[in-house]
Amino acid sequence: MQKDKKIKPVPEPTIKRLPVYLHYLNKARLEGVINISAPTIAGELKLDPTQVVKDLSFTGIKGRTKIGYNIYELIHYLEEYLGFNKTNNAFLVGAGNLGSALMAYQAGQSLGLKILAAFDISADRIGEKTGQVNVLHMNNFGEMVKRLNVSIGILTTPEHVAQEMAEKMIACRIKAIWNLTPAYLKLPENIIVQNTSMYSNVAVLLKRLEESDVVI
Amino acid sequence: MQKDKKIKPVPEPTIKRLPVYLHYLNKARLEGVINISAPTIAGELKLDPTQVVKDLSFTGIKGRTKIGYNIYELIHYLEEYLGFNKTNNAFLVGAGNLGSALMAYQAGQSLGLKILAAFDISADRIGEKTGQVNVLHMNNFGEMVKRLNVSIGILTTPEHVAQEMAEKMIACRIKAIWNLTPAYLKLPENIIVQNTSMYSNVAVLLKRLEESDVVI
DNA sequence: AATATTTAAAGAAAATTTTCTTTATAAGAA
DNA sequence: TTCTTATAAAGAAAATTTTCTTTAAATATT
Repeated sequence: MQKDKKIKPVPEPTIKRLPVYLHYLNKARLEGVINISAPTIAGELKLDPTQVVKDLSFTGIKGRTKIGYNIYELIHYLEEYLGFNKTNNAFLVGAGNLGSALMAYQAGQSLGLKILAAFDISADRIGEKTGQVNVLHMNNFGEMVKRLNVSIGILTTPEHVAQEMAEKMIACRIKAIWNLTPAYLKLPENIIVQNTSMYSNVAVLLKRLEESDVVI
Repeated sequence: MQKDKKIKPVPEPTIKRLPVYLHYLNKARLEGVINISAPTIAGELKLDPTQVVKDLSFTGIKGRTKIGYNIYELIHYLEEYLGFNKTNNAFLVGAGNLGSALMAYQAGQSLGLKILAAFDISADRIGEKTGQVNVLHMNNFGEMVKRLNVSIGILTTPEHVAQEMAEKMIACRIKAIWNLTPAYLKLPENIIVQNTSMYSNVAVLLKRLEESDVVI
């Protein structure tokens, strides 16, 4: 348990907002914006201006009073901080609809991840090519991980094989798994798992809708 | 600004965890579990036991010392609380890969939402049927909303038409939008928008991976 | 040049959320 | 029965995150 180092941790909510800023800034840049202030960003994204300042300060960028931030510089700092400028190679397991959606997604624009290949066990999917990405048989997974030195796996299988495939992934030295299945994965402590639960989002939506109905 | 009523608001983190409990409990139930304690749930999902107790208490359920909760009762309370037992009808706009994934998803198991129909503008998608759900032309959206009295829209279009389609949805009296595109939607205050950003999840994953690399 | 205004930055305060502590209760064991 | 133990419940404390306040700097205006 080493936690002596006083590297103040970045709040997770901040980490989640940073890509939202980045996305917005890229759009603004295309519209010709050169300098942009925190209050402007906050106004657009309906956030508190001081929160935007604080969030951005984590990337190390400095703004100028009365001018704001240089948008190119800010984008650079954000990409650098988030690691979106590095190529973070990933393999995708489960080339169904959701998997295909992700492959198509990143074909268009950098999601920070680069899906080098997809894997499946269903014969009729293997050999397909979805938006630049080849679908290979899961049998080749281990070899390909070694060959391309990939450490991130994206899990988009049906739920009932999720645990099994996750285990196969880490047996092949995958270190971090982005789990888009509803399954709760039981894996060793040292494996990083990022769960993206559709359920949770639906739950929040329904609760807010319910609240709004009550308060007429 | 009415906020005199002391209806203590349920923490959003709690709302997001509740469907995770529900999902786990349904699995446990199939394995024959009758009674289950908060520490057991916490152990399985790697959470703090008291947090589980506190979360569950929001649903109004009462547990029994030394026994825990009756699993059927607990599932019932959760479904009731989350509104997952009611049929929450929704229309989906954008029948691409991601849209199809969601349609396929809910075909299998109740996500709390029932997608009654999907809409698109691409001629070759219209008439298709993905997992029980018909794909109709967006021109019919308004009429169908009125006919089936739907108030929830799921947005899975390409980003560049997201704003436009969202506006079309609310013009047709949709009240809540689950936005799965990266677009930040500018809509009237009274519209409920739930953003599910893939970017944010990637960002958290990459940061955690980076941290783990540093601390060898 | 002087002044007013905008804004980033830093720190304090407030709000929220999680974790810890205590208490009460009921089940099982002795 | 009596004692021990597991657990929910309730409240307190701690940690985290957001919002508020103050300060300082730099630009634009007069």
